[in-house]
Amino acid sequence: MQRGQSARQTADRIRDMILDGRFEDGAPLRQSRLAEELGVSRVPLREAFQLLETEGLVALRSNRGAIVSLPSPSEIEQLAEMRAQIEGWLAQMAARYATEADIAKLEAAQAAMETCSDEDWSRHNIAFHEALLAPANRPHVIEHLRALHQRLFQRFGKPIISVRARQRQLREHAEILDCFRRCDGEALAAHLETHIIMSARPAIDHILNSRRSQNASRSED
Amino acid sequence: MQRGQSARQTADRIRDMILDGRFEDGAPLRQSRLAEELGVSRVPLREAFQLLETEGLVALRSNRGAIVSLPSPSEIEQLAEMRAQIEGWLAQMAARYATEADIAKLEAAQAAMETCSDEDWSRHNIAFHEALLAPANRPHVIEHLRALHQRLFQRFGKPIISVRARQRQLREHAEILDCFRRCDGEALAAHLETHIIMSARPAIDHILNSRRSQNASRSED
DNA sequence: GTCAACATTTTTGAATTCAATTTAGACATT
DNA sequence: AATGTCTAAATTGAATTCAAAAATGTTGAC
Repeated sequence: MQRGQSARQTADRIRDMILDGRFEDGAPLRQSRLAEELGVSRVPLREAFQLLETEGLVALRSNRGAIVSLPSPSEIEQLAEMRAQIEGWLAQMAARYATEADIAKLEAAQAAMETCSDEDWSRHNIAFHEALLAPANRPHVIEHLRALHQRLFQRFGKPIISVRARQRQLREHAEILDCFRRCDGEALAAHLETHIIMSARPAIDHILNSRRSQNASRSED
Repeated sequence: MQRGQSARQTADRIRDMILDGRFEDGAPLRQSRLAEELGVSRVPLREAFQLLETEGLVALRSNRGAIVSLPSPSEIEQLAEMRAQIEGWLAQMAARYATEADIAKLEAAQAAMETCSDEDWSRHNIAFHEALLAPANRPHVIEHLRALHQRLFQRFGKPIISVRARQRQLREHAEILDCFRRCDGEALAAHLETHIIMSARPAIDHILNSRRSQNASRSED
């Protein structure tokens, strides 16, 4: 690992570990143990903790270290609702301003999703949504949405994207794209909003499942 | 300073220094100098930098340290627009669900603003907005809005709240409150949105002014 | 046998120290 | 004089070290 970004990279690795379900909710993150395992000292590790705390993935208690803090189902639900509102608003604006070239890009993004591999699905999905919103010309809002998405949805359901779910999402995207072309703002926002709220389900279920297994293993003690 | 939260407190102090206009945009934040001035070592200082970077107030370049990175006018503008959308949506929902008690609290918050001192204005203003949105029962969204507000609007125009501006904001709040009571969602959202977008002006002007003075002092060299 | 007070161990928080990278300045070359 | 290179200083990034706080275990009193 090259010098100069180990805090960032360490945060990435810990985030992956948490979202992979390696720790259960509330588990303490021991500094010496993690530092040794990741091959860094405790200083950049603690910098990584600071980053993860602002993402809400760990909680820091004074003199008592860091514990894993998975987002609650209600948090995911509420922030997904919020994201749906923001994207609905932006998409309406985008549809008004979109040029032919913008629509062509959007269609290309949709086509790419139809044929891409499972590994690339999430990336292409993000690309579609950003292509949808780009014509609104609000790069800072899109940047904000990107952070929100990464924080809440990115990783959770990644390995378990079923063929069925893929097809449903493709259908929804096609519907959204159609509204966008027709410049039907109302329908566009409505479809996009339900699409986004639905897309939060896997993450919520993942949390609920991990809680269930946690309770189960606890009652075995 | 008690042990165990110096990163957080150090970040608060640096944030104040930046928003007070003590550094100009792009100025380097030297670690040894700042650490000595604030009376902490460089380790918690660097942890504070990490926090401020996620807020967008400083930028970290690998092996080249931290520089001040004031939000651009367009960033403030776009995120204010976004906040307006979110609050508009939440307020409509809140108006539907609000009880008599909720409305009473809101009226109390408005009354408090009419008589409070200039120092308390910002705090009461936040309280009013949160009372407006609370009946929607979306605490995590409100938490998100609070962070956004702190990051973009809180400090900038604080000392220069004119009597005129106070009276205008009070009028707008009264109008919003009236729509809320009548449960007129459309008008409520519209008034709230323009109110929020207007309220971003002082922060934008502050940035523009600091840029102007920066250019002026630079051309004097 | 249980609970509380004390000592020990563990773990964290922060200062210090060390190494690597960048920046600047001097010198040589054209 | 301008440009490029090399060396030295400054500055950062991260490991180590030290001190304070919390957790744990032990002993003793009741």
